[in-house]
Amino acid sequence: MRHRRIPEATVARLPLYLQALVTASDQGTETISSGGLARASGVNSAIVRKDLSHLGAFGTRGVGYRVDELVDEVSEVLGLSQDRAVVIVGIGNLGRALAAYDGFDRRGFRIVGLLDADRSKHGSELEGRVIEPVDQLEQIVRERSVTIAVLATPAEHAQQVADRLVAAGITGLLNFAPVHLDCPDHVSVRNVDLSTELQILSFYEQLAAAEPSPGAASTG
Amino acid sequence: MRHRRIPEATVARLPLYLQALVTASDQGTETISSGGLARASGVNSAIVRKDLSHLGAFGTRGVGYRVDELVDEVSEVLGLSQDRAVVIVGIGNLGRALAAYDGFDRRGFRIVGLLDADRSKHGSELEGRVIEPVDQLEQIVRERSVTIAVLATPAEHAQQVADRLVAAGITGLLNFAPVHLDCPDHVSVRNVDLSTELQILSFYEQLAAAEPSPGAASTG
DNA sequence: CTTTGTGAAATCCTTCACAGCG
DNA sequence: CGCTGTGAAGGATTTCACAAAG
Repeated sequence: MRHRRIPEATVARLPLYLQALVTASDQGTETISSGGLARASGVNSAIVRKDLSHLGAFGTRGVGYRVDELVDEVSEVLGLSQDRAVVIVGIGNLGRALAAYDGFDRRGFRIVGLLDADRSKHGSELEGRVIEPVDQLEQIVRERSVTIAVLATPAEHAQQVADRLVAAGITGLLNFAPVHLDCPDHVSVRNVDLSTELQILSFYEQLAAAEPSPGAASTG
Repeated sequence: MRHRRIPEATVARLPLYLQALVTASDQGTETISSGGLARASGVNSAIVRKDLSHLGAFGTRGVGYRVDELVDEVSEVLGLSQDRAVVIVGIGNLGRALAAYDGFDRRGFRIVGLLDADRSKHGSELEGRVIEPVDQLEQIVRERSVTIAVLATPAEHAQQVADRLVAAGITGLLNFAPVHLDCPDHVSVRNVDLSTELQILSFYEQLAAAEPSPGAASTG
């Protein structure tokens, strides 16, 4: 079943598989079965097989999948072979933590700009990069071929910054501000909201106070 | 259709509605239609109506929903009326940012402990709280009635810390470490992983390089 | 005339179960 | 034998569309 139209649910799981696969590879494991990968990723083994069949990865019956081969295959499908220029807008507590996060480079995401509206922050260094004025957003996005932006501004400015980013040509947006962003269809938006997650946990806590075991897991 | 068995997908959207509702309330809006709430939350209006019908909230036909009433109703269902004690384990860059995040208190999540394994951090202050040794995890969880833990440790320690938290009685876990945590069914786990989100964005970027508009949105 | 609440249809996702290959 | 790959069944979620209420 080679090729395209990979279901959204599958796409959301590929990064989890990749994590497990890289770990397995680091430990010297050469092959892994759908059951093994399933256990390591917290899903059902039939799902693993179906997901992998969507990308045409062929395992060996009676054996499993070659770890290295799968790492390559999944990376390829996720587009991790080419590297992508990323800007972070909003260098508060969270923005600072994100700038320091080493998971960016490790998978081909190159941070090429740290922008903030606060004049007093301009010019100061962070992780070897200078903080630049958000006024220059458009030039920076164009000149540095930025395709993905991380939004860590206060909620009240998020939409207008998003509009400018989109107008400047960004097509992927990772939004940490606790607001819904209205963006054109050609832009992919992923939202990460602490307070949303806590509230979901709260709901299941509340349930457990009466009934037996629920449980919940989410997009990483 | 009063009461229980609220679908998981609905639960995941309630915090979004709440956000939109609080914003509307702050602006003095008294009633809101399913369409209005849908636009503000980025979903379809039929979904809003079905979701709200699950919690038995009654709107007024021809008018919509009373904003204040809905805020109360949704908060109640999410269990936000009682406040919950939270610990953050792992006070690195991310942990520090989380400790400073003001969204915790605003909805009844009280941070009652900041724990780290690094001896040199113990005793230092952060946001008015002292950083304590992770060795005391069990006592802290029990004595301060902690039910939710935020895990911001390095990936390699996450599972063992999770095991200890669970053993100590935690039932909700917000995991920022990029690993799958194996926890008993009675514990709810939500994963937040930057690198996963970036990879999902990367996939859709890659698609757009050939075809027309996809798009993706996620649990906040 | 507007907007809710909801059955019924459509779509998407997961799980089962097994044929068939190595 | 063990394990993949996949049709078919089973669930869950979303969307449609409309009757009924204010």
